[in-house]
Amino acid sequence: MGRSAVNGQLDLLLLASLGAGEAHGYALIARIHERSGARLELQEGSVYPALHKLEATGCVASRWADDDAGRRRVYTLTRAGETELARRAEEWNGFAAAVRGVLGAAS
Amino acid sequence: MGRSAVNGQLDLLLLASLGAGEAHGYALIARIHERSGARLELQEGSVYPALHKLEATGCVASRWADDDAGRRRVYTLTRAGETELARRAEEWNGFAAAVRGVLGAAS
DNA sequence: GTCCCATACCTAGACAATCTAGGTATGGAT
DNA sequence: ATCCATACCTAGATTGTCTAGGTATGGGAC
Repeated sequence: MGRSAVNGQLDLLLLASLGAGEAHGYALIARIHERSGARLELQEGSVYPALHKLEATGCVASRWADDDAGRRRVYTLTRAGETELARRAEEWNGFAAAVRGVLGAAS
Repeated sequence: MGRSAVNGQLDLLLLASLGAGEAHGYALIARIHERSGARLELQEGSVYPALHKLEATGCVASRWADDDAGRRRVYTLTRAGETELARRAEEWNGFAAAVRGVLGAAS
């Protein structure tokens, strides 16, 4: 895949970022860029469809914020989204541990 | 994706497993299953094509072992494969750190 | 002795996640 | 008046992995 390569963790990253407070799509990209130590540079073409899917599955809710800075769609983590975040975080930890197990044996 | 979900780390897992000593495909599946703490159950349909690709790119070499247990294709990590393993391991560590960064900020 | 299962290998096609590459619109700076 | 940053969006391509088939061998059960 591309340069950033989120390897199936896009939803987790978005949910976790929204867990730190509501935000609009463009801000989420910046937030993830920062908190990943500039290692992850998500593309809009990845993020917006993912947010739409998360909304369709009830993990996030959105509203239009029509302030002076132009139109923005602000996303919030729902209760279901928090549950999903916890589930995916645990799944990630399990996977990371599994990879460490395989790598560790080699070194 | 499926149940195991290696999330783009299949090559890394195979190279790392071969780093622990030459093996044939079926044994690699068992090796990864073990060392991942039974968390990863790779499928043959994933592993064999991946090994062929790794051989095509010069990361592994193979030979037919025709012992009493029937035909087996035994894979060995090449010098280039060791380099690639190191590169991918580092890449993985960077990615895992990036995800931790995003997750950590949420908790 | 033949049936079945575990081992061992293989491939085509399906599927899903993400990226590429376009596009629109607004507001502020030059 | 033009350009750039912000902000959102989508279709289609790409890619990695899985599903679901297939072949072949050897050993144990019956």
